Amino acid sequence: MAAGKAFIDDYLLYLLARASHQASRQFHQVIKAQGVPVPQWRVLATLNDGPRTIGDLAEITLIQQPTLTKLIDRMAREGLVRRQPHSDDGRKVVVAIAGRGAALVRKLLPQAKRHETDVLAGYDGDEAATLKRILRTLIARTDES
Amino acid sequence: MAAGKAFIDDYLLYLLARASHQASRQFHQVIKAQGVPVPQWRVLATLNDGPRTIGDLAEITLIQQPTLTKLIDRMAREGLVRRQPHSDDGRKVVVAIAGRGAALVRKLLPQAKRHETDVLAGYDGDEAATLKRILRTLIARTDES
DNA sequence: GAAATTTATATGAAAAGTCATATAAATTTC
DNA sequence: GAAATTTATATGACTTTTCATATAAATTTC
Repeated sequence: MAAGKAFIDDYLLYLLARASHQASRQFHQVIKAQGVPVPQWRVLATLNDGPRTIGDLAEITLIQQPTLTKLIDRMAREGLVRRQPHSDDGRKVVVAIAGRGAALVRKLLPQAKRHETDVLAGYDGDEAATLKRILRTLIARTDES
Repeated sequence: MAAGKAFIDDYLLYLLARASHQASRQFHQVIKAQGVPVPQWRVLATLNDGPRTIGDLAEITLIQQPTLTKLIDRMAREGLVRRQPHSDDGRKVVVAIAGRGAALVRKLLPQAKRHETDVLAGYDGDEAATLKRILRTLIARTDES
């Protein structure tokens, strides 16, 4: 039972989940205090770089497709995003950021960048770069596309 | 809009979330195929190292307390865990792994270890250790206890 | 040591997420 | 080029999560 350390203390998946969770916590509190749920922030931050189909958006935001469809319903109702028909594939639905959404991102993006700077402040530049590099490698290697 | 790369592609919080998500995906599919939801796996893996109070368990598993209370309700009904009174604090509730839960962990833990080995296979030992070390640093630094 | 405050867990109503599958448009097969 | 298959999104029933707060036990304050 207590022979050595607990399993999870050295378990990569747990370290990743915990690091992700804790690193995000403060910023998530900040945006929630401004009335923005985390999944909505993810959608807005993604769409700020351009419109996306529902499928691509789901893949990028790590949200399941039916969940995202319903999230987009709500966000569209609030004027944060809008749905557009896809030019040459009638099955696809393109989601674009809308007025209120763009305004929100303009407000939140600088806060996100500031928060990231704070989180990375403790590392020297090398270590921050190493972390990002290894994470990218891991992402590429575990990609299933 | 498309000046340089998309914001999220270099955003630490996104890299962490995505790395965590993707690294876990395969294993999560494996346990779900065996009828075990991810939060239940987390609870079981944690309790395998010993009983915990609801509060500690919530903190460790990254699950919110009311969510965990209800999860423990269900798991207790299924004979996976059991609630015990705390010896010297009447407010606390201690959760311990129960028969069916222990059996499940015995089955899943080796699968988790094997999966971790697979995920880390691409790295040389140094890089794997570096990743874990940096993640631990990040966790320690963003801890709010 | 009683009252006030804090801490730990539970609860209920509302919101969000999930799973299987429906719908409908594209693509492939023959 | 019609039928069969695949792909993209939506939907509905169900489950889980969330938020605010209730309950109850401990601790602190005076």
